[in-house]
Amino acid sequence: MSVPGDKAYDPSSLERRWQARWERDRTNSFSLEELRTARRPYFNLMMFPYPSAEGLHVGNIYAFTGADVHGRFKRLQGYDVFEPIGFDAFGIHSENFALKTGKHPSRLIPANIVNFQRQLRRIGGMFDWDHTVDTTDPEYYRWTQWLFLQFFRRGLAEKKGAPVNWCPSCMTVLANEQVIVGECERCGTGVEQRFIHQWFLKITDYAERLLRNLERIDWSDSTLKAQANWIGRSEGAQLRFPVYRPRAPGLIVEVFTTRPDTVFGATYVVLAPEHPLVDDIATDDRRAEVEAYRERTRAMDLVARRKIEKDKTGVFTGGFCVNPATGDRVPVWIADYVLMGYGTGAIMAVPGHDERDFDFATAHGLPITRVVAAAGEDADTPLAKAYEYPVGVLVNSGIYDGLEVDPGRDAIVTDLCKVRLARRRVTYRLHDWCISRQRYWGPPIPIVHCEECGPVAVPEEELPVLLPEVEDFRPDRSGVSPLARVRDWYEVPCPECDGEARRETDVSDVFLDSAWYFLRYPSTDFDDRPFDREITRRWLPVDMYIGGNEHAVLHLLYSRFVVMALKDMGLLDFEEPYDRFRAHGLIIREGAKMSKSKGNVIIPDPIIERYGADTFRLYLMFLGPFAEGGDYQDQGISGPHGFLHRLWESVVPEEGELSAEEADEGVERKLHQTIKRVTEQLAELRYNTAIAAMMEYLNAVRAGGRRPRRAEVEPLVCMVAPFAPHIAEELWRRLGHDESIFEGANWPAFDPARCVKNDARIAVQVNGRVRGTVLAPVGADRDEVMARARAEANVARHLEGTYVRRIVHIPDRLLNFVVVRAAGVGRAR
RNA sequence: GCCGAGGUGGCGGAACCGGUAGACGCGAAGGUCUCAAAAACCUUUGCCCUUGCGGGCGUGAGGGUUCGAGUCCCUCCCUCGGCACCA
Repeated sequence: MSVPGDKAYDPSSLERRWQARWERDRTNSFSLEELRTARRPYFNLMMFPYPSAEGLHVGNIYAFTGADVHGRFKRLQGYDVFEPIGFDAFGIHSENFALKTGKHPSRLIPANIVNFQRQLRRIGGMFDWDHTVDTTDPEYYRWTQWLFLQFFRRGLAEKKGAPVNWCPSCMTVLANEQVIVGECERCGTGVEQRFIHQWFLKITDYAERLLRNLERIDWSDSTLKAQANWIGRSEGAQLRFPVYRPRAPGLIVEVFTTRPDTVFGATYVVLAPEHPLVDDIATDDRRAEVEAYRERTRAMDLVARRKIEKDKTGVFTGGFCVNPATGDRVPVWIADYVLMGYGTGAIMAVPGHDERDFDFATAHGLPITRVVAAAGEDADTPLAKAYEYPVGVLVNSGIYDGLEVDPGRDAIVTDLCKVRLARRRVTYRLHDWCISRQRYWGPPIPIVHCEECGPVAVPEEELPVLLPEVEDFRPDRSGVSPLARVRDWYEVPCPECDGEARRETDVSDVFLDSAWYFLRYPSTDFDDRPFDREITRRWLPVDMYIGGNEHAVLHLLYSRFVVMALKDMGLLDFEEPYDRFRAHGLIIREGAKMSKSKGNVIIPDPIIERYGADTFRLYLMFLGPFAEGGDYQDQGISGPHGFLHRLWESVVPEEGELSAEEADEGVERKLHQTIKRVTEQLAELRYNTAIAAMMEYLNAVRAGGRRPRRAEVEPLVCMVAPFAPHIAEELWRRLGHDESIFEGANWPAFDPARCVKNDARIAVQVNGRVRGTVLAPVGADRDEVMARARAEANVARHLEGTYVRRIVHIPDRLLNFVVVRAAGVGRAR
């Protein structure tokens, strides 16, 4: 492969050559046999991209390169690294683009994928192209449908009517997670509320486990926190407020509260406008007003409703409840600040100790009672605002007066439990996962609706339910999927009674596609099962997962849920899909966010063209800590580029041959230090400092124009290989190796004994200020260092005329004389 | 408002467990080579005072602990990301 006499570094031809060779030799591909027998399997996963028409952007490349560096590092350490990639090609994103350009997604996507594959090959990723996944391929989505059926069979999928987020622009339902501050995540349009029958997966059944397991998985801290927040566990009590109606008793309003200790301060009750008891509680004279308010709320989109700053509106229903603690009659209101989707959809309002209730009470002239007094306050201290801290003693609380908040809460709940007016309860913010989409570009949900039998699963042997090719795939306002217009597709006999029936015409959420794709990768050789038991046992859970924190809650939570459920079904042997997850940072450019509108987006192809993929990869990893991202400065790329040139020139000298002499002693020490640093830092994904260490080392090797020796540069070639695999292969070859550098654990070892220097440069301080440095043998004791320090002219100067009170000695690092002026000693005494 | 990350030279960023702040790179200045330029290579480069030796100041602001603080503690300001009427 090497061309004798060809001594110039020419990245573009060299990279093309090695990419072709990896392909030819199947360097990065596993055969089925290899997957079955790999000795040190390491599943290196990265989040698969959505294949857009624009092609790979720098963000993709940054993430993939960081993940690939990790994979190649592990491989050089001798692991059998499986590094697959695929395409998350279903979903609204593709569909909207198709609608805009008038091209059918089924024609658009394959072209995009071809382009992505070309680009992904070009950046030199270690991808196994024999085990790739395309979520729009019927051979893939038949198993997505199969997955849904497993949930359906076990009662973990159900269709229920629910108020949902409706995006009037995308004309579809959105999951709560896809609504950002009341707006559609994708198009920014204000989201409305609609009541539609939808398929839900019961992720809330797993809330507690999803939360608890967070403690035992090795993930980025920020991601763990985001998940915990999203699940949003709160402990509290459900209290019963009987409706006050002497003539017809029996109705009860259940409220959820985290502060049952404040129940004596509950001066009114608020129901969500959609609450089912509103009709029963409202009195005839108030009914018109109540109805008007409910109507208004219903019409209002969630944007307006979710705005916190707005004034708290609401109306009195005319009805009353009995406060179970005080026995007082309290008025029942409805207000849109109480949400039907959380807790019981009803609250006891404690205006003295809840800011929202306080605002509402103030606006509507409702009584405010203090029931907790902080230090220095008593039962009558006026409340200028709600006192929300759960600290203090109970007041105005009958027999509980004087108890601290925590024991008070316990006592109150215990007593109310005895009379069945309370029970302890844990509530989660997490909602069930709505997977129905009234769109075209997704896998049809494999259900047939039969008048007689209800919803019936499509038999597994009939999967996939193919998405029909239809030209008119636009969604419409009706809230019904485009597939509902394709009569000869949806009209089918019932699989159970053979009677007239109709296919489910909704398709499933993209997040269902990506909730299990990692299970498929190692098993793509099988078309009769989604994932092979034996192979799955060998390769999963995923050893390392690298991706963006934008998926910290959605994708990562859903895939955890899916795996947990599959484990319970006996289909998997583990319940957490990813042993380690690391979130990468974002790339900005010259201090500003990149965006198409600003026109400051980095286009990778021309950069790769000019400098080569190796330089581009190295530079991206050099920008900053991988977990935090970095600032892409156009000029900066010349640094890493120059480094690779110097590396090349060091291994392939322009004149003469590489010296075979033993490594210089000083350089060798530096080499061992460098191997140590780079090895440790790569393990922690601290790529930027690892690269800096290698640069520093190469500078030392070439210092003063000295000629590098083979033993000095060969290990460096191996260390550079994860970042710049092509040049590393070429240099490895030129160093006389026949096999790929990635075959056979070539990561260099370091000898700790050879990392240490003979002498240490020790800082000498006088009163904490550095006045000089001295050289002393490593491990030299205090007296020896002190003697050398005193011999140092500038140190001696600063010690002159002083009295040494104390000496601080940190071996091999520092010596500090703590002194006072001699003249001052006497005075101080 | 809550949660998370962060604030260090002209710029991107280093700094183990509290121990010489500014590694590495960009940019800039000077030089070598060249007819010239590019590339490459060498030197300098936190700020201020000083011919030099050297000295002073310096990690968002203010206080504290310590022989010694970018690092620990308290108060505050700002930036970025996420969540947000969640009872």
